[in-house]
Amino acid sequence: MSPVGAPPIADAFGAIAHPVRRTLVTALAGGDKPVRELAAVVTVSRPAVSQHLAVLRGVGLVSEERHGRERRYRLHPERLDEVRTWMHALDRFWDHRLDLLAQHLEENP
Amino acid sequence: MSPVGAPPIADAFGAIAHPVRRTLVTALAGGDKPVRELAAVVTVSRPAVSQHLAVLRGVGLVSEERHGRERRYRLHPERLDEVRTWMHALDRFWDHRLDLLAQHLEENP
DNA sequence: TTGACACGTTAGATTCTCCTTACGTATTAT
DNA sequence: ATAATACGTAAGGAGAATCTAACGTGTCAA
Repeated sequence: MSPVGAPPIADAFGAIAHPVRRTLVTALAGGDKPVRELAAVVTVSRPAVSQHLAVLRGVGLVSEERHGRERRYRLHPERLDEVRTWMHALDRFWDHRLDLLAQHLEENP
Repeated sequence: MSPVGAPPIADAFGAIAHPVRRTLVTALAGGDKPVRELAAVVTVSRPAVSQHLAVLRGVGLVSEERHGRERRYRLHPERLDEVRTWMHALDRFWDHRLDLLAQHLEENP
């Protein structure tokens, strides 16, 4: 009655799920760049790059700034804190488990 | 001529892109658990959980171990190093940019 | 003014995700 | 032996992602 499809990309996790978008993010980490330059480091067409950039902009990972007939894109790495925070929380859980294991081994010869 | 669709989930990035799978991973960080218990912390049906677990298993993030009629799932957090490594590489790029900025400001009054 | 350039957007095709509802199999309980 | 439990898998469908090609808009150059 109400089957469901794939969810739209709504956060940083979804944004970095695609290898092309990761490449774009990595390139932008080295400095702001126009689309022409970004398209050069990737194997897909330029319109595809524009679409990927739109996804990244949708989740706030990049912003655009017009410069003449170019549009320079800028990375906002703080938007990846969402991912960092989740991974750190996992680490805390994991460390706690290791503590429990050590404690268990200490009490059992 | 050769239009393309969405790419299949092939790595840890794709695996953690779905909120339900993140919840499952978080739950498993607290210890190995059978599917019944995992399905309890999520809003989708139990078969859907099985399918999500299959995705996680496909990228090596979890493994299964038969225990009677249960199947306990175990997390392998080292498979998230792929993500960690990428984020750290980003940080290095970013730090380098900050260094360049500081240097520039020092040389220009 | 005309042409080249940089970029976004639309249209259309294809493929994957992701859900629920059946169904099948193995194991435990009665 | 029979029933109940735990789980996976197949079938089917809605929806989203992702690509290329074509087109439109604004900017610089000659």
